[in-house]
Amino acid sequence: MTPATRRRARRGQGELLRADILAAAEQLLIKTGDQGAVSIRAIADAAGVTPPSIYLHFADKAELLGAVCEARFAEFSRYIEHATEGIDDPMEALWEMGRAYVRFGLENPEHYRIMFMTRPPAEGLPPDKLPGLNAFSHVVEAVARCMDAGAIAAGDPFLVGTNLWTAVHGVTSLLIARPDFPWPDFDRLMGLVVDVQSKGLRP
Amino acid sequence: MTPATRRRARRGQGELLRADILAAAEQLLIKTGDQGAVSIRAIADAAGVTPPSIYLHFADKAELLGAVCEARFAEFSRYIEHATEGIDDPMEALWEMGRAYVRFGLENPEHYRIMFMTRPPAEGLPPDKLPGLNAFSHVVEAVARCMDAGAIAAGDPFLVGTNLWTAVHGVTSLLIARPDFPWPDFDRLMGLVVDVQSKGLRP
DNA sequence: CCGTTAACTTATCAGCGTTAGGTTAACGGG
DNA sequence: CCCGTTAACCTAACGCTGATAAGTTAACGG
Repeated sequence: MTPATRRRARRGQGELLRADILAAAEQLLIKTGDQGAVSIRAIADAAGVTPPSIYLHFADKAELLGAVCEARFAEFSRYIEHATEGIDDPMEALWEMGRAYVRFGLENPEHYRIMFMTRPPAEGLPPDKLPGLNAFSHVVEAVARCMDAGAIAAGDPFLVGTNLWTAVHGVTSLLIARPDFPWPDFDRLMGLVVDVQSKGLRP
Repeated sequence: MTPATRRRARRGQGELLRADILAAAEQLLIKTGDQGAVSIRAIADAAGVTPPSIYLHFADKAELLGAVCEARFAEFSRYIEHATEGIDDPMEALWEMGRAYVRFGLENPEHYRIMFMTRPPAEGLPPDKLPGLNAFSHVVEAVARCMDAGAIAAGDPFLVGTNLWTAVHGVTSLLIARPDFPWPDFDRLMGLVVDVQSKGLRP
């Protein structure tokens, strides 16, 4: 981790602090597992710096959390891609993506919260630059492959992809937000969700 | 609404303030549409009282918001029940419940946020007293009726009900949390979601 | 009319995000 | 080697938040 006390960076190396702040914020979020505990002051402390220094690199807290998410979205995208490696059957690949999606959310609940369960940290940015849209395009492509293979009824891959997104997000976010609910066995539930989508999307 | 300045309640009528506080909090949440704007001070102001008075009736802010939600859950339950009134076909009734669920969420996004998208305001309470469990039991019963009618494959109504819940919640919560996403036409999406569930759950 | 006490207030605390303005140390040039 | 420049960072503070301790006021029974 970042040392508790920092030495002033060399001239021209001011950007180093930015990386340290991001790392500190990420670590704090993972360790405490509570978004409320990730305060500007706590982040500054963990980075061995005073609170105002953070504003040299981020306009406000929302932008900072947005930047943390951006990195997380990249990992999310890689995680999902990796889950389908070596799977030839397009339908099998699609379900594996779905399972990977849910798994990622449950393994990183506080990150998932920021990514998909709160209002976007940075609002009103160009719709083609939305974080996570990259990962989503993988889903749409996977859907298109399934359509080509005749495993899914022909139609709008984007629409079907959005439907699949809402399905996996529904499971993930409810499990995170309502842990006290008397949930049925996870594998049974996930199996049913996949099964319903599978049957429901068939030609 | 509550008057801006309150007269001290009669002896033994202290509970009157509790209702006024709840009403003020609810109104504030609806009017501003922003949970962050609903502060203890703002609520106290709207109720014509000073902030510490709130703590005579609620242990902390979480308990207050929890109480606001409880009332909202009751309305939610009524809203969904009302949507299926006069519909005989059990399958049709089930989909109407689903549509009502999503509609309620989109019409009351900030309430929906507190109800289903944040950690429960009051955590760790007995699993059979979870708010909203009443509304959920209606879904389970509706599923059971569909199974009896042979419209849905026989199985565990609770499991299927949970699956349906995740499905409608997925659409609702993502629409609320990610309004900037290039969403397909709402009716087309909702139609596909219902269609997939319908086909996927058939015997 | 008066004591009791429920109902409510004043004053204050620690912590939050954020800003204005000052300080310090790294470096190029003389 | 020292000096001015300026990037990098800090000190002090503001107005806000949720929350608490301790004081005040007004309703009521006797």
